[in-house]
Amino acid sequence: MKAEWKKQFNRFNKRMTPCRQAIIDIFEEKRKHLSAEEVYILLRKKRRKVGMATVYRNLDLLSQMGLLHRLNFGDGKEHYEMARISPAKHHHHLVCTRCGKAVDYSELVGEEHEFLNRLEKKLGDKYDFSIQSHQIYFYGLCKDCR
Amino acid sequence: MKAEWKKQFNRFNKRMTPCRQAIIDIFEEKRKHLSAEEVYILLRKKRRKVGMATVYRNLDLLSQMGLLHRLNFGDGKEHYEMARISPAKHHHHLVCTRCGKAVDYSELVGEEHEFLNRLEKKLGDKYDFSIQSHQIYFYGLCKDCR
DNA sequence: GAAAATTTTGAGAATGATTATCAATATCTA
DNA sequence: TAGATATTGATAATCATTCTCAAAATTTTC
Repeated sequence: MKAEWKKQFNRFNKRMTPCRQAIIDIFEEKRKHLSAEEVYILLRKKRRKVGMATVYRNLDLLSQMGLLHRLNFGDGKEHYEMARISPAKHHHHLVCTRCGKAVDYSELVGEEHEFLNRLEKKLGDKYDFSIQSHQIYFYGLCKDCR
Repeated sequence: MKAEWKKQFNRFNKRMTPCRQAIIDIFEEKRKHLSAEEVYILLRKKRRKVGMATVYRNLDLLSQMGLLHRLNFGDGKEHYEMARISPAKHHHHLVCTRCGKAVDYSELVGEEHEFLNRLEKKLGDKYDFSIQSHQIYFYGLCKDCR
C-alpha cells in the first residue's frame, strides 16, 4: 500500500515525508471527512508539530494526486476524505443547509455506480473531459433544524 | 410569475424590492451560473447602484427561498443559478479541477431524475431529512488543461 | 393618509479560511 | 559527499463573505 503511494508521489515529483504520512494516517484512522483545521488539531494531539500552511499544502497535494476527495458542504470551508478506503464503502453526502451537518450515505450506490459510470463515459466523450471523480450532494433540513 | 414570488416573499416575511427584482432579472437574462461579484458587476452595468453586502444578503435569501441554487466549483467562491428556469432544462455540472471551468450538462437527466427521486425518498426517510434539492458534480480535466 | 413598526440598504470594518513568501531543513541523486 | 531539488514553518497577505449600524424605504395601523 505504502509502496504504491510512494510510486504515485514519484510520478508527481513529490516526496513521501513524515508529515504527509502522518496526514494520511489521520484519514485512515478517522475514516471520515475532516476540515484542514481538524487535521491540524489531530496532528497536534499526536504531538506532531506541523504548521497550518503545511497542512493546507498537503491536503491540496493529496487531492490533486487523487488520494483525497475535496468536499464542500457550504459552511465556508473545505473538507477532505480518503478517496478509496474501500470500493464497497463508496458513498455520498446529505447536507443540512441550516446547521451544515453532513451525513454519509451509501444507499443504492451499486445501482448508482452503474448509472454514473455510463453517464461519465458519455460526458467525458462529449465535452472532452477526462473525468476523475464525482460527488452527489442532497441538500435539505435535518431533524433538528426543522 | 411575479405574483407567485411575491407570495413566496410574504411567506418569509420579506419584501420584494427593486434591488431583489433586479437580481432576479439578471439571472433570468443570463440564464447561467454567476458569482456574487459577477452579479454585482452586471448590476452596475445596468446603472443600478447596489452595495456588495446587499448582493450577498440577497443571494443568500433567494437561495434559502429556493429560488436560486448555490453551487460550488472549488474555486473558492460560491456560484448561483436559477433553480428552475424550466423543468426540461434540469442540469448538473462538469468541473475542471485545474482551471475551474464549469460546464452544464443535461444528458440522461430524465433517467437520472427518476433514479434520484427514488433515492431522495429513501434517504429522507432513513436519515430524517427533508430533502429540497441535489447537485451532481463530475470532476476532471478539461481539454485545455490536459 | 400620517405615524409607528418593520424591513432593507449602503459603506466600510471585521472575520476567517486559504495562499504566498522566503529563509532554513530535509531528502534525493549523481 | 556535494549539489540539486523539494519541503517546511512562521508570518504576512489575500480575498470572499459577513457584520454593524445608522439612514432610507416599505408596510401596517389607527
